[in-house]
Amino acid sequence: MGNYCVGSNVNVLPSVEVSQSPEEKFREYLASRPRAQRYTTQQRDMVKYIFSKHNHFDAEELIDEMKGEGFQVSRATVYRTLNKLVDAGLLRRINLGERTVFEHDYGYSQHDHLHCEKCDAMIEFLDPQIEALIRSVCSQYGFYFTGHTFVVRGLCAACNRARTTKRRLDLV
Amino acid sequence: MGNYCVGSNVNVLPSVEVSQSPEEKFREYLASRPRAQRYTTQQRDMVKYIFSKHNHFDAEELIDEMKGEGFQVSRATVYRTLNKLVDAGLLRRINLGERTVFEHDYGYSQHDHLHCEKCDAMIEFLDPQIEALIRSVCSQYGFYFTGHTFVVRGLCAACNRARTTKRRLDLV
DNA sequence: ATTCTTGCAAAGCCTTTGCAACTGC
DNA sequence: GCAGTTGCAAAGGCTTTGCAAGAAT
Repeated sequence: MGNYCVGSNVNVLPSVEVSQSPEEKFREYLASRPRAQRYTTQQRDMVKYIFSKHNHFDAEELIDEMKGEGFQVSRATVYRTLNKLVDAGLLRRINLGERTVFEHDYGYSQHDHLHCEKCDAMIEFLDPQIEALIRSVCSQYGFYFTGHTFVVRGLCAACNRARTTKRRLDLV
Repeated sequence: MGNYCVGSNVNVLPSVEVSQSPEEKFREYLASRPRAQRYTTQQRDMVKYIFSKHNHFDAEELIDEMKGEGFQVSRATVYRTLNKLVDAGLLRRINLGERTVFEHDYGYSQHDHLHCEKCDAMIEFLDPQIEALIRSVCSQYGFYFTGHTFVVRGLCAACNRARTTKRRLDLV
């Protein structure tokens, strides 16, 4: 069947070729649980919907959008399924302090974020030094490393331009 | 009066010499507000208490501990004061996903954290490369940088030892 | 048929807020 | 005495959960 390459991707970073679709990967996860869990319509809709886009979203946004597109989703089930998807390694949870957002984990390269505090944009970036840095620090402290969160806060180029322009005008 | 060096410090990283005590710095902040704010008994107690220790704490812990030591504190005021302390640059807020903790910002060096997900320990580390790395990424994206969060998750040396030992025993 | 999932509404957790009494300046 | 602070209890977000009805295998 060949490899599956995740969704239409408007983002800058490279997708990673993976041998299973997100749906397949999720089914496998469900089947592998101590007591097999079931793959339901609502879960299938969510996986398809989430992996058809490539953006950062929070639970409430997802609920609104999916309802807007005619899907039948309930708040409780969305929260339950998002937790499973994180657990299954399909999604990653990013804590922004104000909001908690999700992004694709499966089929997408490791990366970190610049978060604009004005317009809420998330710019993904890749820096090969970070992993080496983490490894080095962890070995120094005998720390067994399982993951990391690295978010740089500030203003994206557009918002910063707006701000400095406004400031100049204020001075006139 | 000479310089003030912040509290008894059980931590590894160097304190930074600062010319004002946390209390003085906070008063200055309060006075500098658009409409001058007041320095009250409860706020004074909190600042003294917080800067007499050097640990990571959340709001509820602080309330319990201070009550335990006979201070009169109310939940609402603690939350209000913590916000002011963050705003004043005395404390930094760290979002751990599960918990939000605070640590000294004023009088203490910039650093990042290893967070043990088992015992909740926070190990502070200093890496001189991180700032350069942030600057370089930001300039690449025209991003105006105001702060960052970098938390490495995993198991501290002790918890990891416990885990691997247990595993070995399980195999017997 | 059995066992898991769903959906609702209720509860939980952490944090903020409205308001009357109080207090710092 | 004025303006800001406190404390209570209530409300606010977001997320989880108990339970009866429904769906997947």
